[in-house]
Amino acid sequence: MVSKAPDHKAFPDIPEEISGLRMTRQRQEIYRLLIEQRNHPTANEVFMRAKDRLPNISLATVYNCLEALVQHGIIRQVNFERESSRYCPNLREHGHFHDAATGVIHDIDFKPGVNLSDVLDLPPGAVIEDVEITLRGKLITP
Amino acid sequence: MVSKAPDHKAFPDIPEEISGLRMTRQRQEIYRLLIEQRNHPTANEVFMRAKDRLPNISLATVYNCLEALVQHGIIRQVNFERESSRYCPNLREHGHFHDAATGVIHDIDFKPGVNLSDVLDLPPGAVIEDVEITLRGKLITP
DNA sequence: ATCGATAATTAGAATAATTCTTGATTGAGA
DNA sequence: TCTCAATCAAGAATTATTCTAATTATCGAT
Repeated sequence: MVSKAPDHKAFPDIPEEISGLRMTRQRQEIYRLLIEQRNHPTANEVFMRAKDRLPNISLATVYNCLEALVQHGIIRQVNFERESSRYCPNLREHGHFHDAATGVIHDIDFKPGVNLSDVLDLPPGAVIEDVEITLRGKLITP
Repeated sequence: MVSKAPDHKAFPDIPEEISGLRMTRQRQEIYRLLIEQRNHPTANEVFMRAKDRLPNISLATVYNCLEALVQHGIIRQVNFERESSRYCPNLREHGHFHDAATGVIHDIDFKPGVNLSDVLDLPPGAVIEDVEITLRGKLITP
């Protein structure tokens, strides 16, 4: 046999290995679940959802998997104030808007062509490695 | 007596009462200490500094005071990832740059005339009540 | 396929920041 | 001065997260 590609895969859209991370069953499920329902769940919410398909998964594993996915740049960790961390598979550079009335979190894109240094008075020599923009407010429906 | 102003005050720059908050000895000290040394201390760091002048102060009181000051808009609470909250008496709208190499936190002002909605693709009807911008990176000295 | 090494998972204990509880103290106004 | 509500202090409780140790799964080489 020359080809090593499997005939079928449990999750065709998720590569076996992403960015050097071994995609175990647990990591796959967690990643898939984040992709399918993009509502920025906490680790505990991920844990509860994951149990549908992996009844024996532990919360520690959920934390481990989420951390591994974050470390490898596959998902992002999002923090609001001191609340539990939330997780987000959207890798575009974006911010978050937290609707205080509903609790819903919206991804906020940057307008095209915007450069941080046009907007912020950065100290000379600053090399930005990570940007976090979070807004809190409400959505008025007219 | 017509005037109720005292002859002298322990801390002339700090009013007896700010924004409806009674400025007790503990709150005064904590506020003063934040003003004097603007390096974004954690509650515990505030606690340790506060003990110089108030040897009997408790950590719970530090948390209470910080919360009271935050609630009344006298200081701001700043969060980096999941680290301990830090506190900042700078009330200008500003962001923070966290120098990963030194741990130092710099206040970052917005360039004049910048409007959030020029930069971010906000959902229609969004009313922003609070903005948090935190950058992580390093400062290159040429 | 099997073996051995390595990495991942699990369950539960441990940690750390923060909040809560309770009782004592203080201070402003009557 | 007296009263009442606000504040403070000490320690217990809570909660999200991390750590530990033992078990299990996976990969590459035989």
